[in-house]
Amino acid sequence: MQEQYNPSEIEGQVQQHWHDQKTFEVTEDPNKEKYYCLAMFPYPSGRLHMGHVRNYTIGDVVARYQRLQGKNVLQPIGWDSFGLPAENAAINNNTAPAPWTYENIDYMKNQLKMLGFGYDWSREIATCTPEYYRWEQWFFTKLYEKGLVYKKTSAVNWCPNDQTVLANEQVIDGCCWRCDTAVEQKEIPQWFIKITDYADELLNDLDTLDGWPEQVKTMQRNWIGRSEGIEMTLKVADSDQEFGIYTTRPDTVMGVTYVAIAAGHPLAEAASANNPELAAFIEECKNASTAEADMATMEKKGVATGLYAIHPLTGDKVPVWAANFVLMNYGTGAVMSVPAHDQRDYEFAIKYNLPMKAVIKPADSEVDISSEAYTEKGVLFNSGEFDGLEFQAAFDAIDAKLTAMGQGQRQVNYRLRDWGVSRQRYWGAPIPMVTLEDGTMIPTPEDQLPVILPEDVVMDGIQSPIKADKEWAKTTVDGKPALRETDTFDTFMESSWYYARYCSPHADEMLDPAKANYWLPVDQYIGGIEHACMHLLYFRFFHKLLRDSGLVNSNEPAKQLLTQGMVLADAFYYLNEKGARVWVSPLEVNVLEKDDKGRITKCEDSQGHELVYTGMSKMSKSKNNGIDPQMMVEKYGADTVRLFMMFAAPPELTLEWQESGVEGAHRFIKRLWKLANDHIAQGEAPALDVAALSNDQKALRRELHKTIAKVSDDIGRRQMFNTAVAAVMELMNHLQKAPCNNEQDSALMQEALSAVVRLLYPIIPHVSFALWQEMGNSEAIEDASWPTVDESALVEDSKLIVVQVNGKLRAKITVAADATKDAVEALGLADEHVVKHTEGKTIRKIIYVPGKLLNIVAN
RNA sequence: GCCCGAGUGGUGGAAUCGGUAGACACAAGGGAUUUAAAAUCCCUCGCUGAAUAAGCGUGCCAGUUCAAGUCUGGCCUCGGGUACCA
Repeated sequence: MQEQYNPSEIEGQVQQHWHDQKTFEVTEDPNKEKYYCLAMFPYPSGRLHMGHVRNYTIGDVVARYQRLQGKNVLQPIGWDSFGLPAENAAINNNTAPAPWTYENIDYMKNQLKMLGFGYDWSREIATCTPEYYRWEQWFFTKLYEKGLVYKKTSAVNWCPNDQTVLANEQVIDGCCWRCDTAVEQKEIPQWFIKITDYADELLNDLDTLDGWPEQVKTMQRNWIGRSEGIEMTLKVADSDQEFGIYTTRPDTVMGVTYVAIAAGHPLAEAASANNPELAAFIEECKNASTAEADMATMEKKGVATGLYAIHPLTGDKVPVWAANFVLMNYGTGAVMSVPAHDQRDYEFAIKYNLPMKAVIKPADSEVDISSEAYTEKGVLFNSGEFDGLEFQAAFDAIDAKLTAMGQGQRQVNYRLRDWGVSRQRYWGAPIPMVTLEDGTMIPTPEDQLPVILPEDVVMDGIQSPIKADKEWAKTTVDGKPALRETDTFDTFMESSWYYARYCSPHADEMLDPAKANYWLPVDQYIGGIEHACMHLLYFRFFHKLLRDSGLVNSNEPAKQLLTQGMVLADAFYYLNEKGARVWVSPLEVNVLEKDDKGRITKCEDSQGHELVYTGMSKMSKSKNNGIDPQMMVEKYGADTVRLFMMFAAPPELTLEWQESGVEGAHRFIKRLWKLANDHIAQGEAPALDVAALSNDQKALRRELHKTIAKVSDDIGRRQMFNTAVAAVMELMNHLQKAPCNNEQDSALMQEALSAVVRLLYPIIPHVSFALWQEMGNSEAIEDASWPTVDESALVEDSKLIVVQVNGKLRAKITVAADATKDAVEALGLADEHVVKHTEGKTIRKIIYVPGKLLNIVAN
């Protein structure tokens, strides 16, 4: 055994062993419990970043832990390889998206291997290959046949200068990021999948996901946004037209003083014919952003249409306004306005001098709407026959009345909207639809699938090559000419079912149901919290679609979910001669001065620019504070990088990258190596004789078994890898101080090191692999089993009791483990510090938490 | 704006079911070893305080409780999402 810890040598050898032995290639084994561990697959952006390393280290820790639990563990990896960045990179580098993507995959694959993740590489997939997306296209045509797909017009961001569609990300302050032209909204026909048909199931099944964070389930519930309300029909005064509105607050309907409709509403369009002000307003609204955040924060504006609606209950005429905060695509495109009881309506009413009518008041006081709307639920007044009713009673009574009049009905609504899957971009899976000569649209016939995306293309920087090349769309169906759809799928399509494809990655069908049902559902899914609503909802939706097509037999794709936090690093800049900030990589910073607390007060870069330290922020290109994982692996080894990642923060919190912390992790591994080396050098350890242990040896063995219990719980149940590492560090501090004077000392050390190596294996697998071998085990550590707790070693004969007086800590006493309450009380009351604080006072109460705490209440 | 989180020493964090606030590290300071340095080892380390006394202390303000970092209400700051970044 080498005396010095040499990570590069060990890691190379161990990785070669895994590769040669195909250690992580797995097949279905009905005799073993399966465990499917999946981390969200990466977009092949070029190089691995620390966020990837964190994501995949967590996955690898879980997978290796479960393997030592004796399970048949599947841990696959692949590439989410369609997407916008490839198009931008291709344009910038004068290449095509495909070669750029494949080069990145090659590079990043090596980086993943260097970090020692235990993937079954035989299952690797890339979503941009026809072998993958052909099944997505096939499935889409099946969904179409089932009536779950439809086409409708929907708005996109349109740059009139470039004549192209822009992603939200490509719109900066309302302008095109390339040419700075003001962006317009353009309505174009697009394909949608009816996710709203599954809204109720997606909502209700959240209750079955016990292994998902409450936070994510809450976000999904709010995103789906089920509401119960009433859809009313309003008649337009002096006309035979009518229109619908939906409200969740029918109790406030007597307080309606105006109605707001979308600028794009047919009534507004019609009314604008002889109303230039309204026509101008409608024109203005056409180009406003439809992003929810913009909608909610923009200035609320409106124009009276000149129309009036008849209030269905009072018969009053209320004005109809066109407003920019009502969207034609959502709901009915019209809302009732109750300024007294809705803050947005309140502000709008004040701005345009519209009347208010309060109709709800608190149960026990008057209502005050002089400064803001009263939006709580309360008791009705000013509401005629409904006066005195509370929310639910009013809801029911008003519903009954409107229903009887034929002007309303109860309705459940969802905030969730159908999934628009059309993208007007090139680097995606072509949507498998064709338009026949007579204009009808049909799915691409199965024998023409896949519709292959040509990879050898020239990007002009503006238009998709398959749109620019007019020949590409031309095809034939049943011998007659037809045109292919040139839009491609939203990339969320590929990431919605890759987890299922991994189960039978080479199947000549979408998936092999027998294999899929062996592995699915995923036991542990790991990814960023930013995916809480969109990806994770599409992922759940797709699983239900697969189930309803008979391809899988479970209801949900993943049992457990872990959402990991971001990785931050120090950021530094200096101002150049133009006053612009030049961000300097933290690796190039020399710290010149620290204050007495160790905080950076003066630093410079390698060229001598004095730098401003801005603290920690998300690793990003714009702040030049990304730390290259490969560089860190070359400097310290993969095990050190992995150990620091797991130790520095719990997985769900943000993690601050600090190189001094990395050095600390490296020191710890060196200490472990030395301790093992010293022990092995002493030769084979004798057998442990538990009965022959001294009290000190028993105490040390108790620490060992407590640590095994804690680490097992921390990794297996709590997923708090940081405290698992801390517990092993604590044990190591004891072990380093342990004597080695006799046979039992040596036997105990053997037991301890054998456990420590396995406890750390999930996190630092290379060094654990090597030490396990050095300690004389003939089997590889991957085939070893997780250490077990010897309950008898945990027994203690005395306990530490914390004694408080009035809730404040005053003493700590040691009592026999079987001491009675009375005995503990007597000892506690007799303690000199306790006496000092109870003297002259009357003892009112004594609370005893057995084996833990005594609180004496006295005054 | 709305939805969801987070906020604890100089720093990252721990405290798992309401029961010792600061485990484990990092940084800093002191010491040992060394010709010297690196490496390694030992000690100190929330604030005030001479103190091992005492008081204060988990973003802010209230509240519940014998007991609150933890529960409740109201704020503040930062982060994620907001449907075409993935």
